[in-house]
Amino acid sequence: MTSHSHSSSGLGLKKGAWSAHEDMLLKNCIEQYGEGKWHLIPGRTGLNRCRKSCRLRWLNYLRPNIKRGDFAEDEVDLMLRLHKLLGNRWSLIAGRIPGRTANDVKNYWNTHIQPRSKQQKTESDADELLQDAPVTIINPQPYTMSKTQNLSMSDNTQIVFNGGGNLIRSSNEGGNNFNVSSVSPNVLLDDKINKYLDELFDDREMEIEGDIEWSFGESSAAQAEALNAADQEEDNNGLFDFSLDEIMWNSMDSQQL
DNA sequence: AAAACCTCCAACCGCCAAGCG
DNA sequence: TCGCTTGGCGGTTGGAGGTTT
Repeated sequence: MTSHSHSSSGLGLKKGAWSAHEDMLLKNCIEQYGEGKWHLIPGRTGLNRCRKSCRLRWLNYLRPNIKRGDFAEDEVDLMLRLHKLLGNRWSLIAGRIPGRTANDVKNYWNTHIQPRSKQQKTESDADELLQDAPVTIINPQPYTMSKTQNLSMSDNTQIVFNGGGNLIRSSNEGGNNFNVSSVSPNVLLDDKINKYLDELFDDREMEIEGDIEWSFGESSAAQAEALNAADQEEDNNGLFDFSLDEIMWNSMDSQQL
């Protein structure tokens, strides 16, 4: 153990499972003072716990509206899609699955999804999982949409990040414009991602269900140009016909399961 | 019945970034 | 600019409970 400020080792602070009494003290404190100011919690409650332990207990267990029990089919489906988009960014993923915490999502992924994909990979060089549902983890790295980009999305939309960091899009039927030409490395901006995901998964989730695929591959500039040209012929009444000006994507490393 | 093994999840660890003086 | 504190995150682990032998 290092001398990190949050460390409880060597300070006589309690570790391990929380008792019902401790839960009650923490809950009462947060109901009275609100979330945040975690460093004040031990003093206010008398709990012999470090601030981080208090925060974690609240966020993962005591917070209202936390859903417990098995993940429903639609939750797993949503998790898979979000993981394709965001990679192991559990807090972002959890933020899109009501009632689930980042820890829940991470645990579920590590105990259910990941072993399955590993097993399938072992059993078949062709990796059947990837064929059935193209799994591409887009690990966020800084990317920035250009100022002129306009993103909208239709059914049967395929979004492709090429090896050079360019984001292009293909659509095989009439839909909505998605004139994304390029992205370039820049700054993390999660709230922009959340804004996009709000549109993507909340407002029109039914339209996307089963139709959107994320893939990663090499795409030439010509291909991107062709796709953009095709977009010009499509109408503009997009499901996601909002500007993504200034949207900055986190890193987009590609990593297959 | 009990030992061995397995599963899963709550909690911890270590790191990072933001804020502040 | 620097160092410290704090909040937050993802990775990892310990152990309780369930299952198998």
